Amino acid sequence: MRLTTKGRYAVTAMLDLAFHSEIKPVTLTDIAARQTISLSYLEQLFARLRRANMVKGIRGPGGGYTLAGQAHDINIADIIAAVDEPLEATKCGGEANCQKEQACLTHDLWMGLSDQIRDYLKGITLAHLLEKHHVKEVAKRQDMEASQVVDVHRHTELIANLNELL
Amino acid sequence: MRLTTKGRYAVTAMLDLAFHSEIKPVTLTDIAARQTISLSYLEQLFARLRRANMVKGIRGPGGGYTLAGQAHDINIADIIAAVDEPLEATKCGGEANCQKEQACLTHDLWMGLSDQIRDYLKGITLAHLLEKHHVKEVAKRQDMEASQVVDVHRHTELIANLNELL
DNA sequence: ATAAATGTTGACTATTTTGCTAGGTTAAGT
DNA sequence: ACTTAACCTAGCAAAATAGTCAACATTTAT
Repeated sequence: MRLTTKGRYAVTAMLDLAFHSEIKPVTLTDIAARQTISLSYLEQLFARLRRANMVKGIRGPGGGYTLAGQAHDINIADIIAAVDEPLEATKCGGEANCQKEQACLTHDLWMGLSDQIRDYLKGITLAHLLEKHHVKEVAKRQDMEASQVVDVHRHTELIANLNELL
Repeated sequence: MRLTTKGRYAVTAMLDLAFHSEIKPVTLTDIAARQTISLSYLEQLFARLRRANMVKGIRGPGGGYTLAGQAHDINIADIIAAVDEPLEATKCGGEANCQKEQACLTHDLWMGLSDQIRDYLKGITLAHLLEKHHVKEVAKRQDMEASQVVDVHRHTELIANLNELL
């Protein structure tokens, strides 16, 4: 699981889409304007997202994009995986003929970390983020200090996983 | 918190160092050979790690690198942060004059995710990983005692053990 | 003192990724 | 027909990534 600006753009755009596409399709031009991402870069990202069956494109006037499924069925890990290059497979592929014992072991350890992060992001959906979004909007409207409603539950879950690991 | 191959290289190298530098300093040449990373690239990474005060360089014959502190004091998040470029600050900086409401909100959401991942990695130290390393080594030794035949089956068994640990 | 081993630095190259521009074609609504 | 917007292709500049090479500084063994 890689975490780069590209993934962030994709998540941001999907979030924008989830937020605005309930009534009618949203054009990439709109998203580009709102999120300050170039139209053509968005087109690239959405080409991948469409191929990954995460969004639906509707042509013609009044067209645009909508989510392919429900917001609570679309998780962050999948969005990032859709736009990222497929990461290099294991060098030794877990084969028995691997000579680099140390390399393989440390590699496995890293993959373990990576998997944990992916599982974590798999548990967070667009719906979750929209919820936070909503809470924050309300909080802002009420001129309240931005409350840290950040998924405390998930966080403690992570810590629990960690403790198990140790 | 960015997650790229660069960070993985750094963590891998630090893990190798933690594992081999208890008796005497470890040369980058050794790490390069064991972990299949180019020597000069390692030099770049270790220059940053040294500036971040995570490793100590010892010159002259018999020299090399050792950890600057204890393995249980060095966490994964810090290693990655040491070699990564400082990620771009918030575009609007949370200022009141920000016009792009949506952009800022989604940005905050992403930063929230990023922070959670960083906190997670901050909780994992080299010592933690070494422990797992050790467990696996032991498992392997026991495996070899049980049978001289090293085949793919046994290897996958080892992987299964690791997954259990995770 | 000398030489070997090793760290340190800087400049340099190649490749990949990133983000974007420009130009089209195709499908659908008016 | 005309417009709108998805969809596609090619290319490009900047940055990050990964690695190379050469020169130099420092420490220690001989």
